[in-house]
Amino acid sequence: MNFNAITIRDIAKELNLSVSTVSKALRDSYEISEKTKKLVVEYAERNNYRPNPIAQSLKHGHSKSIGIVIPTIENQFFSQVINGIESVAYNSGFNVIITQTHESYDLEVKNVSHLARRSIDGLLISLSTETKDLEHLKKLHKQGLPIVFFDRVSDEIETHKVIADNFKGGYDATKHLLESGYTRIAHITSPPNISTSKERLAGYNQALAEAGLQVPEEYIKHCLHGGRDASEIENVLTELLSLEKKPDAIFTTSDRITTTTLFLLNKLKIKIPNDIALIGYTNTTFADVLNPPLSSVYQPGFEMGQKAMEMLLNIILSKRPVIKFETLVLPTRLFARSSTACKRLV
Amino acid sequence: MNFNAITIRDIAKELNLSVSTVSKALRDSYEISEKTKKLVVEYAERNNYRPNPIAQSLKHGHSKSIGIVIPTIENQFFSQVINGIESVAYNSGFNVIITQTHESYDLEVKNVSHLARRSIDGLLISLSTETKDLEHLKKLHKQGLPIVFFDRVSDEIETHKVIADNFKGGYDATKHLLESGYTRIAHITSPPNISTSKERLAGYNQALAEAGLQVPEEYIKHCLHGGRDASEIENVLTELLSLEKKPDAIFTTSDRITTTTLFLLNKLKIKIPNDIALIGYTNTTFADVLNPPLSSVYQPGFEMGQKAMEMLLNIILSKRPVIKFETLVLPTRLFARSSTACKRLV
DNA sequence: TTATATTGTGAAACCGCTAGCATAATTTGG
DNA sequence: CCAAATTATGCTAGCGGTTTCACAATATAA
Repeated sequence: MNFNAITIRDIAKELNLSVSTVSKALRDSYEISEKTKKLVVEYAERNNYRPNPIAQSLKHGHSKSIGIVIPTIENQFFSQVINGIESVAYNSGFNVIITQTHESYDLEVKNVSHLARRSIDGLLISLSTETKDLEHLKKLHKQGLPIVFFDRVSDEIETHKVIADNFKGGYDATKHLLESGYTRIAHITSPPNISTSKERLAGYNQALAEAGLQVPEEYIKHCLHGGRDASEIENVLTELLSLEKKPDAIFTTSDRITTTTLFLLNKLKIKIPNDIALIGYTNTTFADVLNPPLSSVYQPGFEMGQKAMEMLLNIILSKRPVIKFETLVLPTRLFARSSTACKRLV
Repeated sequence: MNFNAITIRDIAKELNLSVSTVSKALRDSYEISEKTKKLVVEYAERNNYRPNPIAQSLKHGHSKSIGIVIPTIENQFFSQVINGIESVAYNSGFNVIITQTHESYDLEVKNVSHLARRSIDGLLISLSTETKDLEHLKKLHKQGLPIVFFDRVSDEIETHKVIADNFKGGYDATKHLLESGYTRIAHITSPPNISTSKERLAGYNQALAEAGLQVPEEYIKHCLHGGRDASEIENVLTELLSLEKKPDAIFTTSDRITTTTLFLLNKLKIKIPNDIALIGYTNTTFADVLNPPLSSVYQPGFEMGQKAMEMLLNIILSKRPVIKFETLVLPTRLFARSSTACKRLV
């Protein structure tokens, strides 16, 4: 790794000093004379000496790196979150190790344990759709690993959390459809065990209830893997379309589900919004150039990443154990585009 | 970091053995009796002992982690590359540290030096658009850091490289436009210093030459930051559109440039392909649902990542210095969609 | 029974860096 | 001019593993 890199010993030998003197000189200790410091520092610079971080980590017991566990990097929302995390981590001298679960519980467990073994100083995680059991995290949390949840959180572990206002997101999207004249509103979402689905569903229900509407149960569809495979979505969509009382609008959650639904509707030559209106969660920058331009709920991914990292730093850097935890809720934004244009009354 | 984790010493004390015996038992050394091994291993498992990787790294001089430097994670192509890298790295027990340059030379230098200090065992890099000077990499390479380039490579450093067939990609796209009846084909691309631009441009030129066509110089536009800011693209597009002899087709490179161009053309209410046809490099899964469905050159991102990582492992794991290097060229795929439908003869 | 081979265990050095403390060198005060 | 105080430097232990080598214990052969 460090390829014949120069060590503190080399410097000591070369300059006829002891290792400790060199070390202290490099760290600008008050114990060392200015003259010696200058000598050492200049020699070090000339030979571009770099302290071995591994040795440093071993010495003072932290690695200056944090782990990130997310479903997948390919999702624009999550890559924006990562950008946010990175921007803060970078400024604080922290390294970031990213791992993906691809929505698999097993992979999540593996990644988490892998990271823990890599001696990370803290963990930032958004749960996979499959995750129901939190033991793998609880154990580490008990052992003292600082953890911050973002987006897909759990209340089984008490720590800082950052989420978007999922209830309001679901409520706003549904209300927007209602206001545009749609009443038979279906909902395609991720499994009910993950926090975001639950909250968005609650918002959806609330909006319907306020409008005095009740939709059949078959209107609510969960994709077990959050739409990881297109077939998941194809199946639920087929079900929806073969209902006696076909929905006139669909509200989808998550980038994957949203764009795949759009794709499938197009493929089936179903006109949007004339046959079926569509609004969905997405953070893609393409929403405007889709066919048709897609109404969407946008989540502040970058900010979420920043906040999560700040909270994690707060725990890591705290001298005494943190016992008061906070759940930060970030606002979402609704963009109305033509995929939910007002219903044409026939 | 390792939070009161159990060490080999704890086990030794508890079992009345020496540290070395425990260590050897855990590593299944032939020197240790089966009885003792069993005792130690079981105790370790019961108390879920995990060797401290930092200590291990310090000991045998490698960190089992590799660094990745890419322009940006948000680009679908690069996130697919990462997935490919990860899939191979994971199976070989390697960790992956991802950093982004956001197309900035300064950030690239910083990230590379940061990674080098983190004692990575190898580096996978795709250069930023701004990078012209390779000193930061040459130095490390000379010091013995295994490096593999992918996508945006340089021939100033002799090592393994993986690229897509950029010449053919550019050639095919241009030829496709020609065959669809377009003749005034403009080209919006990244700065001429990066390898991919050069090669795609060469392919474009070749196709035009073969057709006996010559386009004005003003048809070729370089975005200094690869379209990092929409304004870059807006500017060159305005220039193209205000030309006396307006182009009837545009061939774009890179996800960012392609989708932004599409967005801007839509915004300007320029009909695609009637007013101007568009074909571009992109790895987005949305190409089909864009407005209009977008003809594109697709690059095998995942495979590129896999191959790059395999090559890196090849260098890292090699007992003797590697001196024969290879440049692997992966084929691209052209998808013809309606954005390049045959020109209607007026 | 004694010498020799075999096997299991432990002491200690080491990876590179840090930090407390001892010691040497220098300055200051009486 | 010597003792005390100050300042600069070096010794050493330790972070948590791994590994070489010495040694003790046991088995085998003569």
